[in-house]
Amino acid sequence: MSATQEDPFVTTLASYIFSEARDNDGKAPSERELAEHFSVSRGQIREALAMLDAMKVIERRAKSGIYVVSENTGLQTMAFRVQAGVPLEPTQIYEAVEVRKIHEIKAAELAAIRAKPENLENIARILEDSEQRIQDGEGLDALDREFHLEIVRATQNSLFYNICSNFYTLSGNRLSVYFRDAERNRKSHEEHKQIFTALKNQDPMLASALMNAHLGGAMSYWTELLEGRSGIADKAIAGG
Amino acid sequence: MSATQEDPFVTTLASYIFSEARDNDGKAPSERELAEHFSVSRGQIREALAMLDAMKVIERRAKSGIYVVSENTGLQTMAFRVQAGVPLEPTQIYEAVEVRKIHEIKAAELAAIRAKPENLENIARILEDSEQRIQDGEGLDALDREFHLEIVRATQNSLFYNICSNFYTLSGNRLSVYFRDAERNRKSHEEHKQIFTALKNQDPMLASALMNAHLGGAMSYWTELLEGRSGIADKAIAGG
DNA sequence: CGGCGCTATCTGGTATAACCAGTTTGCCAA
DNA sequence: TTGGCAAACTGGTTATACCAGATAGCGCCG
Repeated sequence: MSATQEDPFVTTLASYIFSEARDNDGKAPSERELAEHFSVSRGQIREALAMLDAMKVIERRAKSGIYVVSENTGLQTMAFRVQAGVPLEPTQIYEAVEVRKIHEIKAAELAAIRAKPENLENIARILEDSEQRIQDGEGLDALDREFHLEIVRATQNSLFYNICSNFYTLSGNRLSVYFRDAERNRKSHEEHKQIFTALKNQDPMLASALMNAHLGGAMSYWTELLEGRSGIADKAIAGG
Repeated sequence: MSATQEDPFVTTLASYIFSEARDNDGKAPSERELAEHFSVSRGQIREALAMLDAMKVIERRAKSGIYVVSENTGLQTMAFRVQAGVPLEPTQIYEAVEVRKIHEIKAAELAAIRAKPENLENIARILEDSEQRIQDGEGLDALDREFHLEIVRATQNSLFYNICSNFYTLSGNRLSVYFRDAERNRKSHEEHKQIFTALKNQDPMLASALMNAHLGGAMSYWTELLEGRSGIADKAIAGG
């Protein structure tokens, strides 16, 4: 989802549709109502709805109405929902964290084998920047994102990178409830440095193990939160 | 991509745009030309283009024109391109195979822990059906797809499932160049049965190892094909 | 009073026509 | 050959109108 990041209207429309549909059986206002509400032509509404349709965010039933899709139809849709202000279910977050963990543990392993000098340079620079900001935490979220994504980029698999980058739309909004105080920031930073060392030493097993530990906190957080629920929470994934 | 699977026009339009743009600097015909060519109103064209835009298949530059996006912007876009008849680059296929492998090796591990009786029943049924069709190979592709997806479903992670299912749009078109003759079909089937046994025995390490071996063929095929090229081909992923 | 059926209304789907303002193209003059 | 201007073109947007299926409300009938 990204045509949307550049097209704020689609996000705005989705946000409005979600809020209206919530109290109306999942049914959105009609195209004509939406057009009037946003003071645009019906054509513009239909175009935006077509995008939301393509993203599987809504469903249009001929001559009946517009309905929001409730299923978890994929990463991009999920990222879009978050962007539009739709709260995620704990289970959805848990699933996303698990998938992210699967990806990044493997990414660390591959990066240790394939990272190019420029990748390592980028990571080194990110770590230096982070060092300066541990105390106040200003901009640390963005740097954390950069650190993790640069590792994925180092796998030299552009498809893999594109898939993984989708997670950070979520991450910036709902998944980063950790690393709040300076102490946690420091701990996270130390782990980042260890991972970086493993990458430099071209040690795939160590890199993936360290990444596994690094991401473990998020996982156990949700495991605790969902404990007792039916589902997957009580059977967290083993180390990567 | 799936709004598209139900909306053949968008696929048709994309296919036409790709073919026209190929010899024109990546630039598609104008909206008015497209409307005339397909004998529909400009509004319909614009709606379809909005979808393709949302899927990052095309890019619309105001007052300039419509251009096809060439980057590998994600699984869904890739699946859509294949559907629209755009040939993939060997590197793109290799990347997709690698990502698929990453996913499914982990899926096998998780499935061994979390599979429900119904999942195992489904897999057993799929294997029975496959047994009947090894000789002629009729419908074996679909059953292979079902087998692999049921394992992902058994992880009880719906997001994971949705991500993985995107691969099979590709798989059915370009990635299944193996398993041609009865001998290969038999070998694949035997491997499937071994994986199933590991799942039944709740042995995550064995299940993932077997899946790794099972998917290894595809990987080495592309490794050979891309040998010597710059990139990732010479550094295939280690076992899962 | 309750259930059935028809009709008026609403909804998405589609087409036509027009205007706007940047972009692009191509011609003409210097 | 080159510079600049004007015409043609392009996507962006609006307004209006009609279609046919879905829907809901009302009235009739049992």
